[in-house]
Amino acid sequence: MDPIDRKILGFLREDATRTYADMAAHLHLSPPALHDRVKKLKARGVIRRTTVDLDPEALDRSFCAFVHVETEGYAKDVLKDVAEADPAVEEMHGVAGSSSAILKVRTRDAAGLEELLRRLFETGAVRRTESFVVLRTYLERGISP
Amino acid sequence: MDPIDRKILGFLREDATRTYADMAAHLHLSPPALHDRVKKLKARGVIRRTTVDLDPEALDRSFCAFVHVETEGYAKDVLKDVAEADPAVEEMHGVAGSSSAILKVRTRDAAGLEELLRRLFETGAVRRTESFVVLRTYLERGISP
DNA sequence: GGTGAAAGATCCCGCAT
DNA sequence: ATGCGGGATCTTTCACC
Repeated sequence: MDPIDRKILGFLREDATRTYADMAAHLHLSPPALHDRVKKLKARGVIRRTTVDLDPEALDRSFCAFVHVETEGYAKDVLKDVAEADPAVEEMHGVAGSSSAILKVRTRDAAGLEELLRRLFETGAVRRTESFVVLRTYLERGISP
Repeated sequence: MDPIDRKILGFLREDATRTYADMAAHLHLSPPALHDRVKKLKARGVIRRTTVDLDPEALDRSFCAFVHVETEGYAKDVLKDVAEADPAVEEMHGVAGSSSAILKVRTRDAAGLEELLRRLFETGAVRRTESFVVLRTYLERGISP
């Protein structure tokens, strides 16, 4: 992981369709040398996968919220099952603090969120939830190398 | 946005390095027809960009937390400046509820989080913060088509 | 939306530093 | 161990039906 690798990761995060030849030129490297580095970064798991960023509005998921969940005892497993089964749930983190878990959720509208809350309570494992509805997203970039 | 487009988006989210020929075969389409659809999805902004998922540990960002920020009055702009300037901040959302904003943060360790909190308070715009340290991430997938 | 072909990128291998 | 040059192979991306 030298500075050149960092720059490569930066390039790929910005636009993973860039050609190796193009990036190599910017880094004063030959295309095969760059290709070699990328291959190693993938093999070492630094690069997990290449994917696409999608527009939530176009997919009918304009509504975004963070849901704090407090469970009865340790009930992460049942929580995870519900979260995983629902495509509206993008993230689930177990956290320290007053909540047991934080969910990041994207639904069509507020009714979609209520649907999810109903399913959460139906498990019997949830004591209470607190939802923070996103009014505006100011920043949403991934990890920066 | 027909069912075929949805499937294309699903394929690309899983692995954007798949060849058009491969995906086309799975969808009983010719490569150019598929290429055309992808081009249109990009032009319409449904596909925002192609990028890579990186391993936080490899980038020395093993520590993750959600920070709720309560400001003096409406101070989103100054908050955004601090958030944007700090590569540790991945997301910033203005929310309804007891907090004014939620930040998703990735740092090397707890000390890195405290650094950020110091910078936030130094703006003079922050009344209080509440940080939820992530103990374990159970789910972290992007949006699902 | 399909076909065929040209332009271009990937990604080997062998060699050198 | 890492980088370079050449070249085979495969993909993308035309123009045309």
